[in-house]
Amino acid sequence: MRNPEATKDNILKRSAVLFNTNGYKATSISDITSATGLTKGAVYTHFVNKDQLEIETLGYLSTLLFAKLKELTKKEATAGDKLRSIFIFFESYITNPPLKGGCPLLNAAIEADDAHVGLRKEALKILSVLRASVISILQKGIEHNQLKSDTDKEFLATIIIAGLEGSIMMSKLERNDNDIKKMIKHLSQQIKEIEI
Amino acid sequence: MRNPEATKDNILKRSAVLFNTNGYKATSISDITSATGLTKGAVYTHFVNKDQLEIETLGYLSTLLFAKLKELTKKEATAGDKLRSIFIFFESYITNPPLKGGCPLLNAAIEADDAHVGLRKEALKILSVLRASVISILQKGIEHNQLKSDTDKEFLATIIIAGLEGSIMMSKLERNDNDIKKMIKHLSQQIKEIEI
DNA sequence: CCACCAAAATACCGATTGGTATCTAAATAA
DNA sequence: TTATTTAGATACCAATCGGTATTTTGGTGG
Repeated sequence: MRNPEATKDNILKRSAVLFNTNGYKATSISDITSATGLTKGAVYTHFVNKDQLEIETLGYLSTLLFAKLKELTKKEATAGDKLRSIFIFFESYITNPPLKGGCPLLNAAIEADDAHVGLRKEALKILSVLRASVISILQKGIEHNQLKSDTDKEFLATIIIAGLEGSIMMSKLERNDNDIKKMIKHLSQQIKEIEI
Repeated sequence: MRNPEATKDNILKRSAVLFNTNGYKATSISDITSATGLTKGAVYTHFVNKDQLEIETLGYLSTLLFAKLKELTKKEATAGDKLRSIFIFFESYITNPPLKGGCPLLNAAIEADDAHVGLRKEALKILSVLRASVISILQKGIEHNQLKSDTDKEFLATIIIAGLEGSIMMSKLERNDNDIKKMIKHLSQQIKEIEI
């Protein structure tokens, strides 16, 4: 019945929900033990301390989300469609959340300060990968003559990511999807303008 | 030497910095007493509990920021210039922060969940006022024939606020002003398109 | 000058925090 | 079967948490 790998995975899975919904600082080890049915002994055999658990949990969340994102985008043929599928994915954070608590990048980025070096570094990594993914889609879109060749990829990537994250914050606060929908409409317009 | 009003103001001022930089949950009453040089007795004569202190502090922050925003916008003559002065104001959060820790709305919105009803309500109020301010500027711009009459005010207000907040998150995380500058450039283009 | 009141200080509370030392028991290798 | 290893449970730790009861002290009205 013993399965250390499964135990660690279970801790990560439960911690992911707790950290992402209630915050990292606000979630205690006790919260995690009662959520998993395990004890502190179990938690601390798999993670040296809470900081490390936070970092690994955020890493776990990001691999999960990027896998989902990859799955969605590779189904689409053109750069425009790939980007629009990303928009839909972000909209689902509000309408039908794939993960309670909203976007892990946004949550971690706001909570991570100088006192949480590891968490901030992990958040930076996520932003970096997300940015690279968007830029890559744009680049391939240009190469395949789906997008105008003078498209400023870095610029557009920032507009897209910032717009999505900002409107997720607003929609989560307002508890409706008005803002995220408006943003997606706006971003779709931006994409349309560079599509050939 | 005794001045209760000044004492309360001092508590609010110091708490504002601590809450906004380190987070609400992460800031303890002890942090506040050592920052103010006061004792718990002093804090709890002015605030019934920590929740109330958090709420009043966020309120204090918002009045401070809206005063600054009002001062900046009323100096400008046209709607376009008023909006651009708001952009510059948000950029200053990164380049020359008027307040450590970034945007109080963003920070509070992310941290406030179902467990922090009061804080969430206060954050909602801030978003509502900010949104109304932007819409009002757009409306007056239309009335004075500075902006196209078919401008979708609510739509544009969302794009502006979400864009600014999202890019602040990114720039704070990256610790440079690349993203906020790109976003301001983008938003300025959007304004230009509706200016007559 | 004194009495009164409220502001602030002090000292304390139980509960919870992250973390650890120790013990138990389950899987594995010999 | 037995010895070894290690995942996980248990019990505990000092420190800190938010909060309160009580005391001291400073300002003010009579």
